[in-house]
Amino acid sequence: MTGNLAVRLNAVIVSVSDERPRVMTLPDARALPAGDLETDRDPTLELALRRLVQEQAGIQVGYVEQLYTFGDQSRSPTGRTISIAYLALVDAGLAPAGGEAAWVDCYDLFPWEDWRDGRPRIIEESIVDALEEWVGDSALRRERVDITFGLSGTPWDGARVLDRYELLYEIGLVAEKETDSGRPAIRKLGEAMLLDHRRMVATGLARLRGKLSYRPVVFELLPETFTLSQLQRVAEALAGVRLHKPNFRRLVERGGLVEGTGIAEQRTGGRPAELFRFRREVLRERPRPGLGLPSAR
Amino acid sequence: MTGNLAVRLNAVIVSVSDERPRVMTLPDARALPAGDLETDRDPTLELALRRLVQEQAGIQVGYVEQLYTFGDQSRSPTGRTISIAYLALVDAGLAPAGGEAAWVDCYDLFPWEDWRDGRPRIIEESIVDALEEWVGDSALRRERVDITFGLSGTPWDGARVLDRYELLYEIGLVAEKETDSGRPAIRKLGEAMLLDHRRMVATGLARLRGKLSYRPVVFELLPETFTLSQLQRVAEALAGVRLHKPNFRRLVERGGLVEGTGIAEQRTGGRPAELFRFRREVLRERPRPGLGLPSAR
DNA sequence: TTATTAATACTCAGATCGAGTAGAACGGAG
DNA sequence: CTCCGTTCTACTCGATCTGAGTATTAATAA
Repeated sequence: MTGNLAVRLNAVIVSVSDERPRVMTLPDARALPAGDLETDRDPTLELALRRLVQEQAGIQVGYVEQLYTFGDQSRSPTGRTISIAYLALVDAGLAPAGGEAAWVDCYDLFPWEDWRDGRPRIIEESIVDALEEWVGDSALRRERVDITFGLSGTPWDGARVLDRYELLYEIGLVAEKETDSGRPAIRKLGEAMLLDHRRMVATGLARLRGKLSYRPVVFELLPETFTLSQLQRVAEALAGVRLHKPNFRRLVERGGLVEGTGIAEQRTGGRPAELFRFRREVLRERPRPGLGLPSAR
Repeated sequence: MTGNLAVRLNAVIVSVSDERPRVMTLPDARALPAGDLETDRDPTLELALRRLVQEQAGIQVGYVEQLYTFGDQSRSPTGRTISIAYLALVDAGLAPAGGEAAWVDCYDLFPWEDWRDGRPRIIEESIVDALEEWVGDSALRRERVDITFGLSGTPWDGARVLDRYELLYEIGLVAEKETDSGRPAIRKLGEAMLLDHRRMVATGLARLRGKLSYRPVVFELLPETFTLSQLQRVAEALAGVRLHKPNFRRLVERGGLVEGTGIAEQRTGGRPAELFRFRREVLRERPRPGLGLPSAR
């Protein structure tokens, strides 16, 4: 058998609110917005994605980028499907959390990814031992585990969100493994999702964290104007790491990523902050403008 | 109409020889290795790609990564097809240039991308004027042109290979435009390829240039051991830029990317060079090891 | 021997980065 | 009205990194 297959589109729609990255799901909180590519209505894949998001989530997305195409046999029980996943970013203010959709906290899906209050407990409590057991005497596995989870002195790489999810899946620490393989999972870390939707979210978060440092994507998640603290909190939420405030200011101001508006934001407690806006001209000045994040401790 | 479509796989197989990045094509030098996904034989997309490359090009590829999925209506005249493009890297020494396949110089496809001997003539001679005319009074077009082609003082960004090809396509400076739209292209810069295969190569080269600075991908294109000059020449060929030799040495040696073997390579002319090998341990030591190229950080 | 060529080694100033400290402007409590 | 906690904002300083240039070494060719 060859050739004709069902082609689906999936949307990983991300926003940040209350200092948490969130992904949009259907009301059940388990499935991403998804739909079939309609050959006669959708001239391009991206337009198909936008239509689908409009229909299912009722929102108009701005930034859209193709993430990855999934097509492994194992991922779907009922016949083979090709799923093209897209990443979309929306400002939390614009996004309706109505009955049509729900927002799921990404760190409920991947509790081991949020290092803002130090190394997440769950790693020591529920992950390390299982990883060590899986490693055994294999040098190959040792290297893989060290690199993906930052063990044995290897630094933690925030961008390896996908690698970590896939490793946990392989070892059987996430619930989806059980569904897919039939065999029971050892543990069920994080909230599970339908099919390989959690894998898609992991792919999206990984892409986002990677791009943060060389493309001004954060601004897609913020309103027109914002304070530098707001900007920093959104960046921290995505990166899952705390940043040094004065240095962050220096980076974005002197780096020409933002410009002050002169208007002050009246805040709760403390000195009023100036409102800034994204400085589009930076795209012309520097080849890869972004928030060159530090390597997390 | 919805759902079932033809799904194809395309391979962008890259190697570097004679200081030129090359891409493997079928003997006609116009088409990439491609084939249908065979649902019952290929458990994963990546395995399908490997099988296909084995069958059509007769080589076993090492490094493989998914590039992009193309599915626009316009790209195929005969019914809609989804094409999943993969990037593969092979050491030039291993790759057979037999009758089954040909190697095409990437800079024959994209002559404006090779800045090793300064700014390519073709830009001033055949591109700038057409770009300017297209810009007209549009500020939006002005910005896009400046960023993609490094005009008006904006620095050239080597990684924007795809953006440049797509802009040239839009304006009608490449031959494929004519084929696709029916209307004649203004110019036909670079060697054309079948369908959107040149776009796929552009995607691959862009990805490769991007990754060069934070992943040790160069070593996939080199033999086990190599001199630092060889390494530098391969890096330069891919990046399309000349690098400062002493600084390059410092980067890779002190950065821990390579280790000396103690063996000296007898060369033609000049002092013998030491042979080095890739130092795998660097993956554990630093989060994003690569050749931090100039203006890309 | 000497010139040529390419590999390797060193130097130095400016930019950047991580970390820390100090002052400024608000609201609220006493 | 003053003090205090809070948050925004402004400097400082040393270590490291980067870009660029220069010098030395070890081979071959004339």
